[in-house]
Amino acid sequence: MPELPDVEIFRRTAETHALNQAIEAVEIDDQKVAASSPQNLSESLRGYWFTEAKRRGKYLLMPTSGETVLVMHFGMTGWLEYNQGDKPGYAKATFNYTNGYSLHFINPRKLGRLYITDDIEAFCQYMKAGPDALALKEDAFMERAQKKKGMIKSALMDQSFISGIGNIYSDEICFQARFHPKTKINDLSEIQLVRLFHAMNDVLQTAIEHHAIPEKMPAHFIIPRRKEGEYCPRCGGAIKKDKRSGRGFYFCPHCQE
DNA sequence: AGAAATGTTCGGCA
DNA sequence: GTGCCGAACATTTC
Repeated sequence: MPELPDVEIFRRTAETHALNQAIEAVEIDDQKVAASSPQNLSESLRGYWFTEAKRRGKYLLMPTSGETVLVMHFGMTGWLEYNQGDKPGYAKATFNYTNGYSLHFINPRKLGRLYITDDIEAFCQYMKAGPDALALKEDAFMERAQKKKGMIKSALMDQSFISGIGNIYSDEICFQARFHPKTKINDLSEIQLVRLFHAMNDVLQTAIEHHAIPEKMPAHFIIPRRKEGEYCPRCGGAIKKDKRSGRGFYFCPHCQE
């Protein structure tokens, strides 16, 4: 679930509901998700409030009225919930507000992490997070892409190259740009790289407009057809599945060169 | 029952 | 150093 568009939706949830009200208590229900110790998380946040909800790639960054920033990464499965009352299932951390509401970090597979930092730039550097896929301008993208080697799909998923794109959206970007995922990025002409850049932006923006819900994606997207036996929305041909480093990916062998 | 699933990291190899 | 693979992590779902 959580690639850039998903995290952007979580960011908006946090921005709408979870800013500018004091955090009364922090509950950590699973030590595993606390990359910073529970004590550190609690001490850094209790009594303060979140002032902003930012995003860089798949990281959700929540600066506080104190000296620190809470950083969330959702791993393979996770999301945010803001509610009053019962704690949702799989809530691994909960931030309780003085108004009786809570922000829950939901993470069924425990692959997500919570960090505390006092310097976002230093944190991103340490985590090797490259420029955000939606913040990157065309000329900066071109400069980076012209030095990059390997498969297009791998490049898009390389968080140090561009951050925010994962397995599902890299498939969609390749499909919309009409490149085979395994095409070498260094074989692309300048014009083709520009095409890739625009596909990347279109796909991510469109996904956000549709709240990152796969079933709600436009009819020309391949995302709702990531299944064996499905057909290409462009040519009607059979969608093919292949593997790369043990991960499945989907494409149309007819439409993608 | 077994495999695959949206992410990251690490060891090993070319 | 780069790129690629498989395995590992934990749990759910098909």
